[in-house]
Amino acid sequence: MTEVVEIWDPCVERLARLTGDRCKAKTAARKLQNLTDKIDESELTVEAEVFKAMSDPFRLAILKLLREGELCVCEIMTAFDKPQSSTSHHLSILKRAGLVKERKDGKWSRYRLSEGAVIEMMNLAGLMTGD
Amino acid sequence: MTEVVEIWDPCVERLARLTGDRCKAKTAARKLQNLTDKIDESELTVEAEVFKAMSDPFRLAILKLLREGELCVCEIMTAFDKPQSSTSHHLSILKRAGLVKERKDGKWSRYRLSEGAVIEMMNLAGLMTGD
DNA sequence: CTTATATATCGAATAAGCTTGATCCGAATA
DNA sequence: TATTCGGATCAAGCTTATTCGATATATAAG
Repeated sequence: MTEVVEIWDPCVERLARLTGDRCKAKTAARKLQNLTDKIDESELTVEAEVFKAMSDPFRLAILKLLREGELCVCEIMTAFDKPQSSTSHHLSILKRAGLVKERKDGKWSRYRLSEGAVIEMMNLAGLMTGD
Repeated sequence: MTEVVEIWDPCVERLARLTGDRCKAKTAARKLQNLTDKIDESELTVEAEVFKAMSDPFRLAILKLLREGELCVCEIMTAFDKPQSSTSHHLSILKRAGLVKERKDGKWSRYRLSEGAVIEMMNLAGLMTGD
């Protein structure tokens, strides 16, 4: 009896114990495998960076402030009464994530939202609370 | 000389030095003040929690996996080959943020996306990269 | 009632993030 | 060229997150 091991990963072992049925387990495992294979690793990283940039209350406030138009670092730090280094740092994070765009204007750096999608995402996040 | 101080906050001082014109500075400051006043602090906190929950690659992967339907902790940890404690912990974070819902079923805890908006947010985040 | 299994929670170690003063850079101005 | 001012970067201290083994809880099965 040369028990043919068709088990292609530990996943099936686990699911087999779950369902008690090795055949069903294989099907379930294959389905899970298909789903996880569809998840692109680099896409995951990029999207996580976007969400991380939006996960800080101060940065979120900056984005909301920029809904009305372009502002320089000086105005933003003044509006929120925050140190310049802190404001600049958070703006660089937002910029790196692609959420804001920078425009140099003499000695000023003026920032604006890069996409309307940013506002849309904030609106959607607000919907998540009540449910 | 009882110099009437109409300056209602340090904001104007700063903007006055920026523009050189105290009158314009007051207007600008008032405008900024109006904008910042519109930003609700508690709304900010809630939205930040949602984004923070979505800012981890593993949690994002879980959300993507759940697009296809309900899964138990055991299946999720198996799909990604992650420890049970870690998987359970991340699911609790997603649940607390309102992104997933839990359904107890015997000794299983089955999780599903709570809103279609979750998928929409991930799609929007993906758009942010190229621009 | 004991055992096995699915999940949740705890705890300690490690890593990452935030804050802010200090410093550096670059553009405008005298 | 020296100075000033907006902004970026650095560095230290502090807080928070992530990870994962160990333990607790709870449900089901024997």
